Amino acid sequence: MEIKSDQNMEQDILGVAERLFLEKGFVRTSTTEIAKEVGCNQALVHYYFRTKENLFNTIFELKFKMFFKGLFEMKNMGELSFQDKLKFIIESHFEILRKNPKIPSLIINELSRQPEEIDILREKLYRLPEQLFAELNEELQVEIIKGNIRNISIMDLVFSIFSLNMSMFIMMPILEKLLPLNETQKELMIQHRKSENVDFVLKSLRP
Amino acid sequence: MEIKSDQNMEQDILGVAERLFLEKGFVRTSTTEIAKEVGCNQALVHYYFRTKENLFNTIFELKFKMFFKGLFEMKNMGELSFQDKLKFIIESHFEILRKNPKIPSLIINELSRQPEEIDILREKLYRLPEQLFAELNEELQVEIIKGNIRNISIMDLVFSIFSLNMSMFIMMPILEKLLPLNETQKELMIQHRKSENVDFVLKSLRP
DNA sequence: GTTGTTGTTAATAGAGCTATTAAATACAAA
DNA sequence: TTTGTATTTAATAGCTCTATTAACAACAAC
Repeated sequence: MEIKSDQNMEQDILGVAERLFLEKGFVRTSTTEIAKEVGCNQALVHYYFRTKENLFNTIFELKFKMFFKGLFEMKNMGELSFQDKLKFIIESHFEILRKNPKIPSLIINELSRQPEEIDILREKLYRLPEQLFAELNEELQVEIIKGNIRNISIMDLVFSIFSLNMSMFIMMPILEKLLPLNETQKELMIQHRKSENVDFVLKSLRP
Repeated sequence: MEIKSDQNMEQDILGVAERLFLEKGFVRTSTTEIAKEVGCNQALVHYYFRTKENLFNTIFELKFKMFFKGLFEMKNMGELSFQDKLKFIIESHFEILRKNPKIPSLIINELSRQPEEIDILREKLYRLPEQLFAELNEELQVEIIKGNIRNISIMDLVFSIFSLNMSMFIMMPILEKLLPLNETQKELMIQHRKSENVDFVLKSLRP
């Protein structure tokens, strides 16, 4: 039961819905349950969002954009060496996942239920990464020619980074149940894997 | 609509249920739908398995055991160098995932709904990997001391391999929709990532 | 105070799902 | 052929969920 924040019921519904959708997915979350946790009538959920699908999509698109925006938004790293830039990118990516650990599962699970959403995704994913990757790729090619980095395609590099980082958070819920971890242990483990991933990638790129 | 294989209705139900559960998960698959696809009365599903939960668990445990058995079952690799063994392990793991591409998602998604199943998982995962990892770890330590491999813990190594391989298949459904791939392209991509993963890991392990 | 708008609720229609039951059918054994 | 058991079906109880509707409350504007 949420503490009614008294300000804006619509926002409260969005907040509770987000939490529940992330926790249990679309099908296993009912508007009845959302209303109960918000502390309002179930019809109110439909008053503001008409359908459950609408409510979900509102949240999904919001989270989705936020997630990918963070993912591909590069702060200025002009001064850094290529290795340090990579380190920075891997760590940033890792941190975005840490802040949104449930988003990847949400996307993986719910996208199959949402064929229309694919178009939004496609649009987002075509433009953003292309420009980032183009920039990164140029530098990568330079480093390869200079002999500082072994030959690897930008796509393989990015895919591997993404894989290593994402898996950590996809598997975390299982790990937590499997070998009960307290918060400190969990934190340590995450911290460790973060640096391990940086290490793993950079070591692999040596010529 | 399945072609009634006429032999064993129970097996038919299991087969269809497996396909649907893997495709859409527990909640979004109904016994009504299973029956319709099998071509039998819905009550028959309950006659054989009493509850949908029962049916699901039967399949889940079967798939689960099969999956992890394959994962940790090492053929004799006595002759091979450590590098070749690793290559073999990574490729075997990759192939098991290729044959069961939906199992990881199933486990990730449905385990949260099934707290009791955790115990089975824990039991399975405590014993099997320990002995495999022990063996592998010994060899790893030898190689590290010999200076053939950089210092890395067996857990980090295994986790990284698992991450790289699993991500491929978790992300495949999205990739397929995102950039429509025909079968050949998909096959090429998978094949490429398989060798890339081997490469990525082995390169990273250099001292 | 009346009116109009917005927010909120109770009630409920309508649909789908799981599980059960009682009856029908198939079929092997006696 | 009869009998008993296993398989299969139709029907339905009971539940939960989504979405709608009509009524009610709050409150600002006039």
